[in-house]
Amino acid sequence: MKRKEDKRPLADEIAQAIQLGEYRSGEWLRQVDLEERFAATRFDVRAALEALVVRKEIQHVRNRGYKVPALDPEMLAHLREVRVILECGAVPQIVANATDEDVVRLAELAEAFSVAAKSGTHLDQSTTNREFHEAMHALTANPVLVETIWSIRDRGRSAPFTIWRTPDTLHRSDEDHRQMVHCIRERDAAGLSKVIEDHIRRRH
Amino acid sequence: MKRKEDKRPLADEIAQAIQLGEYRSGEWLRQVDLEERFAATRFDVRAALEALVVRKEIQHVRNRGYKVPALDPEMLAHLREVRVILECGAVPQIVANATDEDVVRLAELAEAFSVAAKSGTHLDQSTTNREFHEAMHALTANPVLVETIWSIRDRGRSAPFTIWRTPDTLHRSDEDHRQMVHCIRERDAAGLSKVIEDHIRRRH
DNA sequence: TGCGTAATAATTGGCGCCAATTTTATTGCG
DNA sequence: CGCAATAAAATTGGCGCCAATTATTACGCA
Repeated sequence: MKRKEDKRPLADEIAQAIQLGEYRSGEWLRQVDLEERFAATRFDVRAALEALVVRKEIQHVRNRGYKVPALDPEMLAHLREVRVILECGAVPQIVANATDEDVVRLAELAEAFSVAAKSGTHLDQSTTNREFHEAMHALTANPVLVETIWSIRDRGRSAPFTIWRTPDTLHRSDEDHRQMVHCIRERDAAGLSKVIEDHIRRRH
Repeated sequence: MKRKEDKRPLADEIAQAIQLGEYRSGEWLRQVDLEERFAATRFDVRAALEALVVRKEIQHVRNRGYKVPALDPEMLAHLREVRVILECGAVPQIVANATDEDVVRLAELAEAFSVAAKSGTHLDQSTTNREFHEAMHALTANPVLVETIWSIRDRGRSAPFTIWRTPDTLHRSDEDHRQMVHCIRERDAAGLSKVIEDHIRRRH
């Protein structure tokens, strides 16, 4: 069996499955299961799992295997705090760098999320949300900052399945995205920081 | 040959060797060499190298091996910028959390660095510097923030061999540490942020 | 002497294998 | 029926191996 010669590293595929709630907190990831599911060799699976351990997205227990860590409230609070620092730290550069075209593009991406929020699948919502934030963070023109932000977000599993349990939370995220676009359009750094911080700190 | 049953993961040992300038930018890390040097099996070496790739501390080139990345000025600037965001973002919690005992401890660690700066080895300087900063960041009581800070610092190889090329730069770092302790003692968040930012942005 | 080609040596990549460990099932006893 | 012990099954961990690839050396020719 040969792994589809494609696109993303296996580690990212597994990570996405975790993000989408296909593996729950505390759940063990069996190598043999992953081999089947992802059409991968054991060697590939093991390498991917090790990478995810380094990224702290999963945990390894010797002789027992790998599992999706339970995210206790304290860890979540730590992750949120670091997100606030990073994402608010990114604001000056986002506001300074955004062109009119960028703002138009962001508005389109916010709209795409809005559509997905109303009538899309969980995957749609996750994808459009990610695309919106990726485009926004890319405005910093600092790839290290972008990947650091995502490394923290991914660890906290900031994805629909864990967050958007109700239409209300979806709606709030939709509204927050619009606010973010508005603040960027107006070059309002303080306003953008506030929206982002509130967005991150909000209890879902 | 069995690896000394000990202390730190091999990846960290290799990382430190890189930090200390034992491998230069652009240099290839030969698996067979590392096996010898670190008394490790090939399996262990390969796992360690892969971990360092995930951590972006080294780069992998297929069929050719692993190498220490050259840090171009642009990448260094990105890393510095993220360090500023993170380390200045840590300031409010450092200042809020530090007890009198903490301040005394930090002053001792700053003094240890001062001694190493005057008459210690590069390793002494690296170790005492790291200990000082570790103690300071630990005051945030946010392990995620601490490890994120270090992941960025380590990528930028913020270590003596690459930074402290002259007694003058060592002296400045010594002075900066004292200033940091002073600001913490006085609960001067703005002052501490400034010292840290200047410290990071300084061209060495 | 310099260049190109072929041969040889060295290194990397990933596979298969099996020992070690853990989990599950079975059996026997009170 | 519940528990403990044993056996069997499943899973993990790391080793050895060799094919594939790259680097180096040797050779021949102009």
